[in-house]
Amino acid sequence: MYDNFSFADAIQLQNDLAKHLSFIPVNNIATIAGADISFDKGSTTMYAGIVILSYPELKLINYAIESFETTFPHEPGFLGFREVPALLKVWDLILDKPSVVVLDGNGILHPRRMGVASHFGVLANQSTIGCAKSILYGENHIPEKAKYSATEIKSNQELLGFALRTKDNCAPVYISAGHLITQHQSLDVMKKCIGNYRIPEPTRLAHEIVNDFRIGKLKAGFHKVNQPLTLF
DNA sequence: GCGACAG
DNA sequence: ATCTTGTCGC
Repeated sequence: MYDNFSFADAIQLQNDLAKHLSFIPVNNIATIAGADISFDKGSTTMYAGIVILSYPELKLINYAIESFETTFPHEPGFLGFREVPALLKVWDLILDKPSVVVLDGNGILHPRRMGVASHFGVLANQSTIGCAKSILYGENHIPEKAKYSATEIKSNQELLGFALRTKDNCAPVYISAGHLITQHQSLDVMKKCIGNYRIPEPTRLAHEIVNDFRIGKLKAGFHKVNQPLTLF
């Protein structure tokens, strides 16, 4: 899909897509999804997955997994070009779309406001939140050591996201709105997605499932979970 | 020019 | 991202 894009092309597309961003509240959140990618080191095969949890109970309801070939290189600031095509393929397998999707990476906490969560959100016309494990952009502020403490991350005067402590004395995660949600609602929702691990449940479970898919423990397709489990 | 740099 | 053993700290 983006295989023949130059970085100049990519920058132009990001700027164009950013014009479509909208930050409005999500009304009734009944389900929340987590999306992630797994792959072997030098391979072009991406193993993509999306898990859907009930909200706010956070019980796994179902998930979809698919593989996809991508040659776009890994480059900070262009994650969407590697991951979004694969995720869109998985997205098609899901008929009952979730209220919001959490992506492993940034939303508008990005130099051109077009992190992977915003990129996916605009193309899928879907509410999304970015949840990154490390900082890419913006003035970093360190939150208090206690779980749930958060600090704003700004660039000039603009609020781009938050550093959120999801566990006492653990490195924070970085939350930002992707699309069709507000910054503060993104933070609020992610606080409610914290289980007993540093990584919030949606993304944590997605990571677990795409990894099992990559090693052949799970098969491609849409899967319903019969006994909804709370895995934390 | 130099260093940083989501997954 | 993935590969991997021990080790430090709450």
